[in-house]
Amino acid sequence: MVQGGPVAVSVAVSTVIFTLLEHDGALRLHLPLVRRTRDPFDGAWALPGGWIGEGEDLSLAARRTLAETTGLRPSYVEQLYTFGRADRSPTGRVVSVIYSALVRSPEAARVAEVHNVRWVPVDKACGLAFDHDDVVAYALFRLRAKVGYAQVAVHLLGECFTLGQLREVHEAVLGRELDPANFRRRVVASGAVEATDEHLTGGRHRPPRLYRAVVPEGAAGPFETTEGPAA
Amino acid sequence: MVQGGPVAVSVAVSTVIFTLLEHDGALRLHLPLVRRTRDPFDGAWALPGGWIGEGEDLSLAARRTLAETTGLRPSYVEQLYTFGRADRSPTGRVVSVIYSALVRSPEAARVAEVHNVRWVPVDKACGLAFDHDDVVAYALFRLRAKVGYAQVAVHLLGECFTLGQLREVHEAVLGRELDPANFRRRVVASGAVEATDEHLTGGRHRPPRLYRAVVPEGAAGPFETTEGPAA
DNA sequence: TCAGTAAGGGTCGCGTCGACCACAAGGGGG
DNA sequence: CCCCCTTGTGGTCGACGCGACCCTTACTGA
Repeated sequence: MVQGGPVAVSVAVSTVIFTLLEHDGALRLHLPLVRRTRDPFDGAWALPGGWIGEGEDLSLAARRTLAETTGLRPSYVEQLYTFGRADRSPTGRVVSVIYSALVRSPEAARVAEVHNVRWVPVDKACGLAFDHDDVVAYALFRLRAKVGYAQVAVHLLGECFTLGQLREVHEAVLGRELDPANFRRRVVASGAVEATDEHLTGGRHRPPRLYRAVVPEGAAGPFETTEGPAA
Repeated sequence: MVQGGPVAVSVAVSTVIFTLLEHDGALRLHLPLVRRTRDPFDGAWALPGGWIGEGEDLSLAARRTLAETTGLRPSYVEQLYTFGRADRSPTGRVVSVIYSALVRSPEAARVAEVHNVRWVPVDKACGLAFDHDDVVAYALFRLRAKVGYAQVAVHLLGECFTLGQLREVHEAVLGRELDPANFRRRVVASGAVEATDEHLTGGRHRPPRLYRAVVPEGAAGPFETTEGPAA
């Protein structure tokens, strides 16, 4: 029953941000990394993040540090996991609350190569500072699982999109091709998108209908992953 | 680009522990609460927990504080969520990493009414200290979701059990009845249990076969929720 | 005018799962 | 001792989801 008091701990927030960028002619998942300018791991690439502020909620800290280090404003943010191994930082005890975020492609291109930030394809993101390799692997694993049962991919596109574009997003995330007809039926039946009256013209083929994402209620806090408490 | 240094934060670990106890003649989910003996919320009921120790991993801190406050040694522990609202504690900034745990019924009975601990049916656990009401609701929500796709319920039973007992557990967690035959097929097909040669005798009816849980590999770290990284 | 390609709709078959039925196997009350 | 009750265990059937595959539609560019 010995209870020591609280020990000195620094709480950091880092974010794994996914977006879609063209690479070798195909859309591929990328994430932004920032080069560290101080020890530990000076010069290494790391996930964007920073210390939480006095009187600042965790999710707000995630958005703020993201804006400060990369200038990005994500369209979707979700808490992922808290990493707290005692030896994960050589300069004292640090507990990192990791958030996962999605950024629309136009927003991502806006801040392409500034701010000491580099966009890296997910499969090239290794050798990072701290335990960030593990963090990225877990975030990718969770994102892939989530596109299977939740309509999160719409946050990687702009306001209006064709179902072909949405299918491209799913294919880039999952790393495999999907049947266009089956994909269409699944997505439309899920109610996550609604058809508009407009069609995308200017393409070389039959003009596809434009769709819009259906916002599924407010979503913050621990229940953000689904509809909320069952009871 | 203003970056302040780390602010003074206390990191606590709390655990939502579920177990099955008889209540009104039926098995129902219970969780242990401890009465607080200091401010803030002196006298109120709260989840067991405590401060993380110097050089102590988060999951170890969860198990240690659990043992110190309740004497329980859970058979399953999983990180749930990190609560960090700036105003969640009136006495300074506290970030709470919440773990969710399952305890086998015999182990739970062993420490029934000692240590200033009270077992409470999940639906009676409200009016708790801090934001623990929200924490309990979210943990229950996640547990219910998880029994649907993962075989976690075996951690609430002893080593050997009948499929009828396992079905009772699922029914208590989900709060609804399940078809015995369909349940049997689903569980057996999942490979999560293996049949033994023994049968449970002494009952009033046909003696049911005893089963044993199949341990699905080592499971620690962020990948504990599933089989591991996809790639 | 025609070829080429993507949009979008239809059908079929398989696997999963819940509802429901049938039989097995033990104890207790007549 | 027999019947019945209860629970364990297995079988069948139909609804549903989803992937594989084919077809038509509609537009562009040669």
